[in-house]
Amino acid sequence: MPPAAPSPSAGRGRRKIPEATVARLPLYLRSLFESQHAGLTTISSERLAELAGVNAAKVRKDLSYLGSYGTRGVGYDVEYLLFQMSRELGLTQDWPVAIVGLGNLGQALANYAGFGDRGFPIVALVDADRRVVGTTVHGVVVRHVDELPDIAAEHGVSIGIIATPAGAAQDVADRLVAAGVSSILNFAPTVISVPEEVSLRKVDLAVELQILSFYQQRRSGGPSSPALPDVARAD
Amino acid sequence: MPPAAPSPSAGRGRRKIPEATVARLPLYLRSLFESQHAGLTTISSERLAELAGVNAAKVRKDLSYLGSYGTRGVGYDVEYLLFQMSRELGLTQDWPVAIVGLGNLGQALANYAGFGDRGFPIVALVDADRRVVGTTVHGVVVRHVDELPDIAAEHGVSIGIIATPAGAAQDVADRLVAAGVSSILNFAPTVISVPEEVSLRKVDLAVELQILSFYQQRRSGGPSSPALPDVARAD
DNA sequence: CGGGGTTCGTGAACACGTGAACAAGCGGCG
DNA sequence: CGCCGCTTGTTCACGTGTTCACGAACCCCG
Repeated sequence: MPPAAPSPSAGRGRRKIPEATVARLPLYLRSLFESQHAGLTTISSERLAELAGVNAAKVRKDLSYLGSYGTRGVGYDVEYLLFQMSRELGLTQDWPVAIVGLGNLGQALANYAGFGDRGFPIVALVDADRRVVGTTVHGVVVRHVDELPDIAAEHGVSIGIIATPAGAAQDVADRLVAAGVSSILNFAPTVISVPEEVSLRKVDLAVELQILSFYQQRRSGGPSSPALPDVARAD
Repeated sequence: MPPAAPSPSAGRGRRKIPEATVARLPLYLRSLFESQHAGLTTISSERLAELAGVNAAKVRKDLSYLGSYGTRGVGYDVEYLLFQMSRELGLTQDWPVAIVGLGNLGQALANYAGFGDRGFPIVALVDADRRVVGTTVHGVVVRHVDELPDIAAEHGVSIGIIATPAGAAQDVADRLVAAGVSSILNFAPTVISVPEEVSLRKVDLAVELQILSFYQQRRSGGPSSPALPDVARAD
């Protein structure tokens, strides 16, 4: 397959943006908003890097994937860059969200106002427990998971958030996919699989804690170090 | 590769395990527990890979960092591997956790029983709001953030979870570090910085949603493309 | 209008992570 | 007791991501 050099910098022929870059764009976006609120009209890659907690060269390279929106000797125009980046991230439109599972976490997420700096309205809450179905959380009535296809079609749900116990997660994911949802954010502590054309991201509290545990434990002398009374944990 | 290298598997030597591998160890651990509960005594890299949702070669390579705990032609002994991995991850001891900020999310986290498959007891809850201080959540009395140094010392807090609004996060992080906490998990939607010797991980809901938004939006035709039904996406 | 200082954009080197392939080693069977 | 099939552990090639370094472009000032 000859690369055919598909118009690398044409305005329309979108370049492919590396995953790592995509994951940083929201950080830049947030930093730009803060800068805007602080009254700045332009910002250098160095300053933006500082705000986003990354390297300045990385910022420039990341932003260059979006296009040449900077001005040499000056920096980036905050408002213009905000606009371009919002557009690229798809934040110029709303993406309706459905939350499945209204336990502790699900309710907390439902109550989390200003969801993702707006743009992600929670249009549906779903649970499998008949005792929860019918109650109202954050102004939205909880419906039964069996109704997912109707609900998804009705509200044009784009993103599904799974906040169920681990055991139910795969089933819920399958139902979401079947209902036409093409982006899933999984909070359940288990691995789930979805078709290739569906985006899947996960947030796993237990995993995060265990990763921290690993490094913490390395600092205090490596595994199987008997019973060091955690005193004298100098640095 | 001379095995006589610097005591590669001595209790102290400790090879350096790549970050990407460390992040997967908890997944393997969970899969091993499931296999154990299902009654298996041995497991192949292939099966483990399937359960953890990764490549089999990757599993073998990851596990080889821990040591040669497999048996060729057979697989890995589930129980032994569980033990070794728990030890390496520091799960043979408890790591006391303090949660700072008891809004929606903080309360949900505090109520999240079986925290990280246990091993992470919540020993302290902290907030800056005097109206919240003194209340009880999940059996623990909320104390004021000013008391952090005492609380941390008293309970030997190892891990601090930040669940405050963005504006307070950096200040809280500084306080945690000053109180001797050396691992931090940040849920606040902002970038915070800590000294090099402190481990920091973040969970950012808004960022996750925006990443999903990016790919969702690419699928539906790319930025600012007016209403192009973008046929033929033959990448 | 030209020089100097500043900052972007990018090419190239480097580090890191991934995946395929294969030899080494183990258990089981005849 | 030796062969055969299976699975690990490791090597190697590749791709992705990061960082440095530097030319190009721009603004400001004299």
